[in-house]
Amino acid sequence: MTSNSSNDTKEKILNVAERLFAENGFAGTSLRSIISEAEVNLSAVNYHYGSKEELFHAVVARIAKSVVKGQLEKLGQFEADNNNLTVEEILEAFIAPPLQIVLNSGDRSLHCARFMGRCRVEPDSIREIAEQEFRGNQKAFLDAFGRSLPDFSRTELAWKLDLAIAVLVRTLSEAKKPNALIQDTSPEHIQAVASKLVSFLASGLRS
Amino acid sequence: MTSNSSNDTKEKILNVAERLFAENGFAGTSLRSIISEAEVNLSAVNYHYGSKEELFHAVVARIAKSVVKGQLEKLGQFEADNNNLTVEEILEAFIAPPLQIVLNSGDRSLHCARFMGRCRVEPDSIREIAEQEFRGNQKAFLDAFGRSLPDFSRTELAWKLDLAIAVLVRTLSEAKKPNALIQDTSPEHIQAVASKLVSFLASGLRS
DNA sequence: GTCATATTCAAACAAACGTAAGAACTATAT
DNA sequence: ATATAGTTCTTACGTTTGTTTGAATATGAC
Repeated sequence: MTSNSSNDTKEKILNVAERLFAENGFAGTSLRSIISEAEVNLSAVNYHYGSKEELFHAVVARIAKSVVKGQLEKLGQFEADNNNLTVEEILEAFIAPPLQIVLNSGDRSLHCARFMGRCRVEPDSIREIAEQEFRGNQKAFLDAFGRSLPDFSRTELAWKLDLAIAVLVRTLSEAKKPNALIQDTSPEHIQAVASKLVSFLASGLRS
Repeated sequence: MTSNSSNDTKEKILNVAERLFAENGFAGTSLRSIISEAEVNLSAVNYHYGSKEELFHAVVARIAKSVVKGQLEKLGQFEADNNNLTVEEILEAFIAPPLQIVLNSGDRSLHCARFMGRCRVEPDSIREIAEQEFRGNQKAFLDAFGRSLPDFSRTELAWKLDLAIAVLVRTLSEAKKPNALIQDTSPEHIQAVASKLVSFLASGLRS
């Protein structure tokens, strides 16, 4: 079930789709460009995924599942150790997992990173597919920020969290470009990046 | 030359294109959807603008010109008053003009705002058109930050400025949505938003 | 080997795309 | 009124799009 030829083509499609969707967006990517790079037949997409939109959904789901899981686990970990979390700890739980997951994706890491950026800026109909998969972390982290910064309204925390995500996603999207913060994917570098982002955002959250 | 019927259709096209490009991106927007909403003939696009890409360029140019001009003027103003600018002043010069220009665009303000967000995430070939028009502010502001924060490398200031733009652009894109920072376009509200963004970013820039 | 099932393939579908050509119409100037 | 230039319209070209169909091939069970 994990290494027969059908799974090869199914996964090849998923990987190429991830890269092309990341580079050109949903509308800018044709199924023919995907199957051409994946070296599979055109019908394979509809056979394995049903439609272009469901293919997109599959790409989102693969990334979102592990990212959200990683974030919630890390948050839970911090909360188990200590009842009153600092803003820095919450940010760390939010930022470090996606950075590490993206890092550990090997060849896919860059496309994976940029795909996350794409998701937030697709037209509403497509974006909704993505937001739905990523939404699982929203409430928990807003609650955590609310406990840590009780003087701010829920609305203010919401837009601040949204801007924090914008910063995280932009950092991922620009990875390895000139002047970008992320320049390689070694664990030490990624940890340093996480720290810099936490510092960059922490005082903003408190402001 | 400013109010005959041909300029009406030319401008109607530009306005509708701005909105649809903002909502659906370059690839996701068809000329036929533009001319349909603008209630003009299909050929009018190629007659007045030459091609879809040049139409996009025209939309970019209209916004970018005034935004960059506003930013550079405000920066120059601050520098005339005072040789050693604070990070807050530089940020104010960077952030306030686009907010005010977008505010003063009347009906177009929201689409205008979201279009700016689109520009940064289009595929490279399209994005290049936009970056070229907006790039005019980059050097001046990097220099300003360099003087104000001499301990940071040019590279570090570059990605911090990039993240600041990400925050600004996200704020504009999300305007008037639930929980967004921008909730109306009154001058007082916009000034308050600018202040909040400056505070949010200032300590990050220094971190 | 035989059958059923799963997967790939070539071919075609209707629809939508950007662009172009030429006729029709409008406005301006002489 | 006539000629000229500017603008709009209809029509159509050649591609490309996502999806479907049915035949061909591979895979696994008995």
